[in-house]
Amino acid sequence: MKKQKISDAVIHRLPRYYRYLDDLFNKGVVRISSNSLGDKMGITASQIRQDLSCFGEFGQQGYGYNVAELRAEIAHILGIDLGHRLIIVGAGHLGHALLQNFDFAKAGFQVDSAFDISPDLVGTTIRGVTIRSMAELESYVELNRPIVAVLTVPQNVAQSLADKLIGLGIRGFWNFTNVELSTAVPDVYFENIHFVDTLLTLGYRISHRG
Amino acid sequence: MKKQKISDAVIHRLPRYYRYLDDLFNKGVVRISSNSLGDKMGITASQIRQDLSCFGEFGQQGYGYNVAELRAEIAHILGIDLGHRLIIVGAGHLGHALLQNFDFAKAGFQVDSAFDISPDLVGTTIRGVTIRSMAELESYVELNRPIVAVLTVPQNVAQSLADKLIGLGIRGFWNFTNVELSTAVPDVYFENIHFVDTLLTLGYRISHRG
DNA sequence: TAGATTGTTAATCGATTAACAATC
DNA sequence: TAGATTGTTAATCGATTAACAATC
Repeated sequence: MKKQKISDAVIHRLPRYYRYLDDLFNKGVVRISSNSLGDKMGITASQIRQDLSCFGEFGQQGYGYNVAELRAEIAHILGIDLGHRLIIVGAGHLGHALLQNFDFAKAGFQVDSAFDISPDLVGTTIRGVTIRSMAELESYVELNRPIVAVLTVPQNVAQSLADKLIGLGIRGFWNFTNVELSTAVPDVYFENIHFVDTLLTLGYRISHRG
Repeated sequence: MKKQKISDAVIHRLPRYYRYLDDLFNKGVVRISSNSLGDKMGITASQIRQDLSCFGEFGQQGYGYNVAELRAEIAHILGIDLGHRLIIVGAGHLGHALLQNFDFAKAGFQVDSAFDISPDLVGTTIRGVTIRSMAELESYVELNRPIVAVLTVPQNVAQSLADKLIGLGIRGFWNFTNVELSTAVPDVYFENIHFVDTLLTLGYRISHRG
């Protein structure tokens, strides 16, 4: 195992490795070689071995990888076993859909609470999570110290809200607002989800097909 | 302008260019140089000029780029002006949220219809789009020939539904089911949206932070 | 005109793939 | 043991950045 900086390209492939290994694990597959995993995923065996070598030695010559073990190793690398606490800010259609359907626990996150301005929503409970008023946001975060915030609020309040939350200790944003957030504060991470970008990419391919 | 294959890296940057140019356009900015656009976007001026040169010559020496013009050129490259027709299959929480909030027109798509199995939803109308029964899907697609389908259905029916839709002429899938779809049919494109991947990436960064 | 900035070619950098000795 | 497959080093490929002549 070489000591090195892990490239973004590698980091972005890790969740996909995890998904495939989790799937194999659930199907009861015990072992897999880099070759057959590569075939399944449409990438080279070389790339898989190279990627994994950034983090350790997880395989065995002549055998390959134990699925359960490699799955657990990657889960560990991704921090899935850490149970980071998270809040959802904005419980409109999208926030509600995430709360209702998304398996946060499977990604290693625990949903502490959700917040919305609408009086109709405040006080209601979805899958065991009670929606609180935005007025309670600051004191709640100060007291409970969640580390990640899911932002499903209107665009115009996104950056100011993010700045406020960073001040209160939030260090990661799963940002669905279609605004690219930024900060001067170090060690704060943003995952900006731009739905429209993926649809535009699809539009490009459809337009230039064949 | 060199004649060449456009790399995936370039294609994936186009929507982001479009977003920034659209923003500048809406703010009334008339001209911009590759240098200042690069500063805003956090990339090099070289990369912008190199990327654009794949598609044509859109600037002017000593001046830079006319914002309105470059925005329109990129919109054209992305096919935003083509008004592709699209259907939404599955009108549960996520499908409903998209129908309610997402600006399909701005991405160059026109929502023809939506489909769901739930009798409670069938017949209701959201933003002018009537939700039809899944039983009508096949005949509807045959008759109206939409080109793209948004999939917001349960995982277990995703691939079989995709196969059926491909047979009916659908050529692009905006796939939210967390299953990686595939097909042997040529010139069919998938944009697989894996929410969980981006959250796992965030989890990785939070776990390994400075 | 002089300064600014393009489009493109050349240089660099990093990521992917291939090869292979080590070894289970 | 012999065959299979790893982890790692070396070779290749492609993408990014730098440089600069052309020119508005």
